[in-house]
Amino acid sequence: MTEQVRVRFAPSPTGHLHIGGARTALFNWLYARNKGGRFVLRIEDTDRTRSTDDYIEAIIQGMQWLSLDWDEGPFRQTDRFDVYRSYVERLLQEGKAYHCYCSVEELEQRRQLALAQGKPQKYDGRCRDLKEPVPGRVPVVRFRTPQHGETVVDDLIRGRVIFENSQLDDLIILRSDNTPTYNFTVVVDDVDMKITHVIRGDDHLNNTPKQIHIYKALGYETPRFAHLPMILGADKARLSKRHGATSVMSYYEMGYLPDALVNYLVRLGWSHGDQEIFSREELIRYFSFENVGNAAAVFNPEKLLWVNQQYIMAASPERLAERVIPFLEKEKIIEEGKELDMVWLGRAVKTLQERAKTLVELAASLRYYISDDIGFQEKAKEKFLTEKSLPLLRDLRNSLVSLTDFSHAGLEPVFKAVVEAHGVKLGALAQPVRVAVTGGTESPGIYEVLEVLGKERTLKRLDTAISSIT
RNA sequence: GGUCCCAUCGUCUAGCGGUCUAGGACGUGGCCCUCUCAAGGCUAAAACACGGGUUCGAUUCCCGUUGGGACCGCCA
Repeated sequence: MTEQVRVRFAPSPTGHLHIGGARTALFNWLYARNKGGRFVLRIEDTDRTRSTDDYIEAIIQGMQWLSLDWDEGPFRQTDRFDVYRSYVERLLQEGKAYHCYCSVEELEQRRQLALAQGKPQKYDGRCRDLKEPVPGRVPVVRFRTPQHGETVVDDLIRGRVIFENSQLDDLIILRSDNTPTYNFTVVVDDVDMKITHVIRGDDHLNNTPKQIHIYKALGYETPRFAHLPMILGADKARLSKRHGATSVMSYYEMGYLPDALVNYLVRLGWSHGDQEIFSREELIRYFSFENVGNAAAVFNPEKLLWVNQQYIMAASPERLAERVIPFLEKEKIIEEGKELDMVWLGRAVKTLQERAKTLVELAASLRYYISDDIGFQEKAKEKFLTEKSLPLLRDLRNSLVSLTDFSHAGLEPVFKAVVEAHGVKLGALAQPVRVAVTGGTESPGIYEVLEVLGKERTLKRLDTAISSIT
């Protein structure tokens, strides 16, 4: 009987859900689903000055968009302050923690001095064995970190990482305003919530030995740790705002599909042979820490774009049609809330989906199908709506009038006949028609476009084009 | 500065001692297909950071150098 896997994603609501956080959440989620375990969402909002409810909402929205569903929570640490304080009290009584009366300014001063002298920046432990309170000072509580021996982190991804205890300092676990700090709450919560695997970013590896000592002081077993490699920007520095979009929801706005983002993110650090595109089911089935790499990965927007295109091409036209609606509204191609023939829109999308890398592009390319006010591109008109193409267009128009089967199959022979009669190649007719009906020189196959447009609108546009020449 | 982590094409990666004249993908160039644009097919250029070991044999194991990164907060 193996214990049930319990993992958690523990963001602090001091910003939106960003790419790095999403990747961490994803790997936790994947591991939980792979093991049939539980995924807990915990909001680490102990920093009351920077945490906001809006960001909690934003993080939840981001996770929902990515379909990373959690089984328990969201729990908020601010709801649990009493729990933390009772644990602090316990450590205090057992002599495993102590009051420190050093002021923020003093600490900062010593840090600067240590930096200038090239010494390790570490709390010097001067309040460790204080017998009496210092009058006029409100103390913090520090954890008494063992100063001898070593601490081993047995990491699922890194392997054995050994830290000298003498390098670790006595961290503050309770602030002077009586609120607990991260390194303490994270341990208490992971214990209380029975977390079996702590999966988080590499940036926490150095915190891990400190936390292990807290587990021990509290008398609990440590969970398993798995530290994921970081995601870097193109300049190899930690991904941040200056690398462009880092908020997950900004990818929604740019027209990315959530499954595509997930697929791209999972390949940053994880692999399964040469496979690039995975369904959720495959991801869950294949996921393992054995295939997680150690090296940090550079976020590459171009590949993400390609992955997105793969998902758009593979998506069902009906589903895409629904997803593109908000973008059509945003681009003012349709009025907000206006009813649209979704079956027809699906057919239109089908002709365009292998040409769009994002929903934004898809929406833009849908314009000439939906709006009759197309307007000819200057260069396109100049090159293709000419005296030379006029007889072709006229002939086609006249042949089309009597055509009843306005489909690819019905249209093709008509085009062929006109082209043959004039002794020209198909392009000599197709391009002028393309400009006439779309306003530009790029579009799906001309028969597909006309079929979606329908006979009436096609003829109207041909007339407009013809009269624009003469 | 101290501690820790990392190191295969520009980027994401495969490789878990011989199968490597190092594979795939993105991007880039060329060709094909073609009514345009895409998609697709073919193709080209492109990497084991360096130096020592270990071994019959190292991209693969060990050590060092170099180079990146993270952490060192009464932030998380």
